[in-house]
Amino acid sequence: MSGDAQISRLKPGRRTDIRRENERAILEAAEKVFAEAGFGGATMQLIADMAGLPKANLHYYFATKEDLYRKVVQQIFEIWLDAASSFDNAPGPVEGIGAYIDAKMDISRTHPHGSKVWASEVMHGAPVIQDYLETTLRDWTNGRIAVIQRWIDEGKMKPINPRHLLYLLWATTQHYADFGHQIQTLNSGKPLSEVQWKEAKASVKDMVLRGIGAI
Amino acid sequence: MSGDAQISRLKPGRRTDIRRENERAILEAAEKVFAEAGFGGATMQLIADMAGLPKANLHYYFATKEDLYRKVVQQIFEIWLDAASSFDNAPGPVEGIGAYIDAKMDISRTHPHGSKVWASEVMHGAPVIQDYLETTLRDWTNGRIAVIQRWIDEGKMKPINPRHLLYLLWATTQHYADFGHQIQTLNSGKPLSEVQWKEAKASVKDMVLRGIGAI
DNA sequence: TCGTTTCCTGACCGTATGGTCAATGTGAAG
DNA sequence: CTTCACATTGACCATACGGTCAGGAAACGA
Repeated sequence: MSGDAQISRLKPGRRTDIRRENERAILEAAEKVFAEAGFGGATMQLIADMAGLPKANLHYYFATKEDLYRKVVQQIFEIWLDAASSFDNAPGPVEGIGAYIDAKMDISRTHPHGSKVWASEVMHGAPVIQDYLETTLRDWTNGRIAVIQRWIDEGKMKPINPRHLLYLLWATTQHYADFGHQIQTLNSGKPLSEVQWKEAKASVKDMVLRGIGAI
Repeated sequence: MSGDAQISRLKPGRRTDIRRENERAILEAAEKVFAEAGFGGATMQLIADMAGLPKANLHYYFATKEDLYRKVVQQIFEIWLDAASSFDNAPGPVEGIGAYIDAKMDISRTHPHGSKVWASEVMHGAPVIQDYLETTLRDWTNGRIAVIQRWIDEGKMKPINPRHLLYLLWATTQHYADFGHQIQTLNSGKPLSEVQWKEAKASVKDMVLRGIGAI
């Protein structure tokens, strides 16, 4: 703790580091525990153990269990919104929807816990993120519906109902995260391999793009 | 032996009626509460209130909370298995998969709670029904894969991966139950109308059947 | 070195929950 | 009417959980 202290404005201060690192560890543990046990089944003690901190420390960084849960849900929502940009600036459905499927399938693979927490939240009536559904999600949805409708008008795909296409996309891509355990069980108990994930993505893209008459 | 004859009288008997009716009421209430709050968030008191019975009465019919939960999950699984018969004896994918989509969409509408309980159970790693996944569901799945493969071999549909087609079917149809709240929010807060349900079923069938090259 | 802020944590508390039980009710068979 | 298995339920218990807090440690700037 001697020499390089003075170099420093670039270095983000020890204090900040500690806070950031602990919050990160807690959120990561919380995401997993909430996903595996649900909000009601999750306990602060379990999250604390998984994060390697005493329970009282969790309440130092997050006032209540609900507070912590809210942060976890928001995190996932933002990840999905980012991925959604795949949709924009695409010349047509093959590129736009194809990229969207790729992005969401990747998230299902890299953030399965987050997807489950979101699913659980919505299934329970979205007590925490109802406002997000009514504002951000609704706006985003309407925007994409407009894009899809334009593609239809331009003859780049068949005239399907854009809303139900979006539901089909959400359902199918998130299924690989939310029902990952079932899929693994039906795969001889082993997680999908690299090759199997590629096959999954290709299959979904093929069925969907053909289904809307884009290929 | 004479005892047996007495016990199993053909006449329904008041006693049996009471038991059957109470178990039914409890299971119905439990399905709703488990769906809305999750296993951990559900309380025996809440289920009891909703069933119109004192809490101690629940424990008279179902030894533990897990016991009650297990029954609820099994019930749903059986409903789905019944619906799955739509698949059989169909001359081709248009009839077979079309009927299967119809059946599963209907269940999503009539049994949304059950679907959510199942989803929740699987998301939490299927602690209660793992054996069902490994036996009944696996067998059923393999059977349908064989049927689909036959259709492919007969040139009645494109050579897609049957497994991923099944996942897409499950995901999409159950989405209308599991994410019903989200769908309702995106529908101006109102549940799908009769007409909208028809539109949903038609859209899904159209996209899927076209996606597999069956129409 | 000192003072201040931030961070840490064992011990504790009130409450809610799953489950138990003994006392009581009830309907039908004999 | 009596009997007896089945059904009902208020009261109770042990536990586990979310949350609190006081006192102390560590990290800084001056």
